[in-house]
Amino acid sequence: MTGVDGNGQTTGRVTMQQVAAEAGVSVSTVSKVINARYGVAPETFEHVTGVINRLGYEASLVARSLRNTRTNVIGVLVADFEPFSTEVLKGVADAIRGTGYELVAYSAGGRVDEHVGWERRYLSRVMGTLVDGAVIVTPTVTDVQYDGPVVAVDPHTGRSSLPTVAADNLQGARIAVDHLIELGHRRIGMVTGRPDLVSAQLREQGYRDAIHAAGLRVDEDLLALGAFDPEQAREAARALLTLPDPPTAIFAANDISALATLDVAVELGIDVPGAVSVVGFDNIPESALAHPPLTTVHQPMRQLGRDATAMLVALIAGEEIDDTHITLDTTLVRRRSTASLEVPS
Amino acid sequence: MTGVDGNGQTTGRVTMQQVAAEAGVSVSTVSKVINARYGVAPETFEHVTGVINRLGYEASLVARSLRNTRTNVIGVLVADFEPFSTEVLKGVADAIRGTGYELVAYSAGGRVDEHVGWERRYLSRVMGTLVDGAVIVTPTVTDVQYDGPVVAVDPHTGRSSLPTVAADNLQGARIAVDHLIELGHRRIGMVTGRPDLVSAQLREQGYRDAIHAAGLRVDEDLLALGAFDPEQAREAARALLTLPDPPTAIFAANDISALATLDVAVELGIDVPGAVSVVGFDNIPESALAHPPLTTVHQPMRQLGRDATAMLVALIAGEEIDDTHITLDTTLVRRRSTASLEVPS
DNA sequence: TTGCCTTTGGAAATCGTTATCGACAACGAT
DNA sequence: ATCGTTGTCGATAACGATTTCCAAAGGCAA
Repeated sequence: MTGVDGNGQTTGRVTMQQVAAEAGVSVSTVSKVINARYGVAPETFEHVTGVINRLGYEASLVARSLRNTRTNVIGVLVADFEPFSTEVLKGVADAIRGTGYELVAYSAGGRVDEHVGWERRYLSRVMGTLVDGAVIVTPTVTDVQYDGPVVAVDPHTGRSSLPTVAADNLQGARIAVDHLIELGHRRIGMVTGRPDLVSAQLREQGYRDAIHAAGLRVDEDLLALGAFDPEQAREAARALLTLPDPPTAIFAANDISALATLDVAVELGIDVPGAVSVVGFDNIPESALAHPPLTTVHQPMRQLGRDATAMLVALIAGEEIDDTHITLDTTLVRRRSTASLEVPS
Repeated sequence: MTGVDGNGQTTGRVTMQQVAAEAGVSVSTVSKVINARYGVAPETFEHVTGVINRLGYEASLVARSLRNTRTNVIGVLVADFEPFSTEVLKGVADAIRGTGYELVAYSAGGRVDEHVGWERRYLSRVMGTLVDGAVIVTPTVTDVQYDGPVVAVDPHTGRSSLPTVAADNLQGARIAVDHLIELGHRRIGMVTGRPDLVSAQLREQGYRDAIHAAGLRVDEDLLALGAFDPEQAREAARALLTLPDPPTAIFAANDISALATLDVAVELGIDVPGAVSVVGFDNIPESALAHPPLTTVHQPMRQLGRDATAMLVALIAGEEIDDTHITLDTTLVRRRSTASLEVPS
């Protein structure tokens, strides 16, 4: 697997041992050269540097991490690489540029559901050895206790014990429903999210607040449980749309649910936005490509990643943070799944 | 930084030492419990398992990697997390689900340009220790030699020495320009890419092939160097659009260049697609959100990632691969930046 | 030539984990 | 009563790199 060809070009992994042997010095000398330590003769330095370049050697991240406390690597821990976490990842990459840190994104890939507390185990796997600090995306449990430098980007849970960066779910739901009210809608249904997640609770609360603020009252029959699940959301949408007096607009707790609602509308032959307007939440990429393109609430995912990283870097540097719970505003993206209410003749 | 609270809940990193101490056994015993090795009394097993769960211990990826040859981790090495590599990453995540592998994406974050051969150094850092195999996205050099399990997803270079998965640039450029010809265009300009990249050469070749196949001849004045760079692409587009007899359609070597072209058209007061049609290449997310939405050639990025991963897993398993150079077809995404040529009155 | 200091390179310990192997107790069999 | 066997468990040596400490070599002055 590992060898050296005629030009000294290696194929395969190169260790410090090999560099030392090739250069005719000890490993410690090679280490000193790499880390620019005092105590190496200029010509030895030159010679060893040459060998290192020729072999294309670079210190193993693993071995170095194990020995040193600092690794200059920041970790992003995700349950899976879906749209939300990927966008956050890009934001982290943005923020890391020029800081001298490297970036490692880690995912156990689907084996998550086995243990609810995946975040704690992930942290145990990488913190202190592979990475200096970590950004956890979308944790499932709220009671994570960890006193290393860790920041959560957390769309779902409430104020956890960890430093957190999240979008304002309450405000987002408000502007979504306000938008529908402005368009003249009065019977506004909602496909709700997973009741155990704070994000879903807040989005429902925002919905209720907006209705009340408009001087209307909430009709509990117009709330159907979608649970952030495509199948269940379809059922919920179907229930709402087949009501004797169906709503003229539906606010879905996330885009997945909203897209399911669009699907059901097509099935039932109901025109969107002609007969019913639909608003989503999240602004995942697919929402722009839907038919019709989905009006939705945009979460500033990249910015969440950037802010979380800035906070994390500060934490690693040992700085004191005044506010460890940042909330960012959402914005409404108006596309073509919402329209003014046609006044019935 | 690390401690144990009243409930035995640790805050901070947990090592095997701590588990051993807490359980009153040796580290070797803990190791045996974790790896389900023979030679542990049932009640000891039970007891240690309890302590492990209570402390939320999980073995350090780094230390384990260092000791073992196999890590069950696959690495994705990227220069940066931009749209292309992120989509490929999602594909890798797709393919990895259910294989038992974990996924680590690694980026040195912008410090790349310092050394052109970043891929070789990345490999040296992680291969053999942190990961069992790697997918390299967008390598810059063609002569990477490495005999471990490594697959390149490579939109830019030609047939390299590494196993490679790439989109068919020639075919993609053909269908883009064929589309313009079908719409009636005859004077078709091109904003070309970086001449040193094989992808750019192939896209230009596809352009020339399409023109010739239609029985037309290539007007060299209608080719302008965009170099895959936003600024330079703007200049190129400006040059083409301010020609005395400007082209009625422009094929840009990538979406970045196409978006720059749209920009310039707006500046010059030229209507797209009324006065000039524009086609891009890549189908990056931004292209769908442009004004007008960009007609472009879609690279199946996720599929590239999936295929690369499938090949990598086979390589790690030691299987023989017949064809180590896979080429995937591209498809045309028709949006609203292209239209039929208005016949001049 | 001797003694001392400076320069330079090497040996050893360490990080957290795993595999190997040896220690030791309990027990049954002779 | 002694021996061998089985079952448990712990001590130890790696993995690759870094760092601390120490020894060897060379230079210089006396």
